[in-house]
Order: sequence, then structure tokens, then C-alpha cells
Amino acid sequence: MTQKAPFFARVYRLVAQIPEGKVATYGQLAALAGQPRAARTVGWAMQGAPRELDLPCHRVVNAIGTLSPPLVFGGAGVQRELLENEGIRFLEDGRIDLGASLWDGPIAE
DNA sequence: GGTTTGACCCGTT
DNA sequence: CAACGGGCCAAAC
Repeated sequence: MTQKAPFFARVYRLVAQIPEGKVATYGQLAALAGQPRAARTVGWAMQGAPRELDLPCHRVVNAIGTLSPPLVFGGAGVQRELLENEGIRFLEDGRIDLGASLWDGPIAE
């Protein structure tokens, strides 16, 4: 496939493949993109992710299932509502139940 | 081509 | 338990 595509493009494509009711971690996306240690770069990709791509960045969470700074999504609780609306389970801690909602990864390509 | 940064991750203090 | 620091990687300046 488009292995020539820059790291960003891969991350964007992966994020775009995240189905509803599932979430992916930065480290997971980084690993799928070919750089298991590039979780930070994934976050950076999100930072520059254009809305035109319809990227469900709200489905991308950190390794423990906590959400990113709400400011990024336009307000506190916004990201959580989006996720809950898609069927994501939240724990009492305010974290996502990764055990039940973690994305299986790209089925095939 | 070196420096800075970032929506991270992990261990230690 | 909270705070701090270092490490990691890729893109932007």
C-alpha cells in the first residue's frame, strides 16, 4: 500500500478506520503506523489533523483511556459526550473501558 | 541540517 | 497520590 505515505497520512487513515463504539490509543496507532514509540508524533498528527478528513479524533485516547485536553475539542465534556453517543463505555473514574472498547485494529487492507 | 515542540509513556522522587 | 523528569519519534521552523 501507500507505504510511501508520510507518517501523518498513515495515522489519518488508521483513525478514519476506527469504527463506532471503539477507541484506539496513541501508542496503538503509532504501532500500526510502523512506529511503536511514536505516540507523541501521533498526537502531533492529530494537532494538525484537518476537519475535512472527518477524523474521529475523539476516538483516540491515551494509553490508560483518559481523554485529551478538552480545549482541543471545543469544551470540557464534549469529547466524552461524543464517545458516549457512539456507545463507548466510561468507567466511574472518568476513563474509557479499554477492555471493552479498544479497537481491534485494521481488519485488513 | 540543527533546534523546538507536541492531544504521549514510563519510571522515579 | 501528585509532581517531575527523561526518553521516544516525526514534522515544522
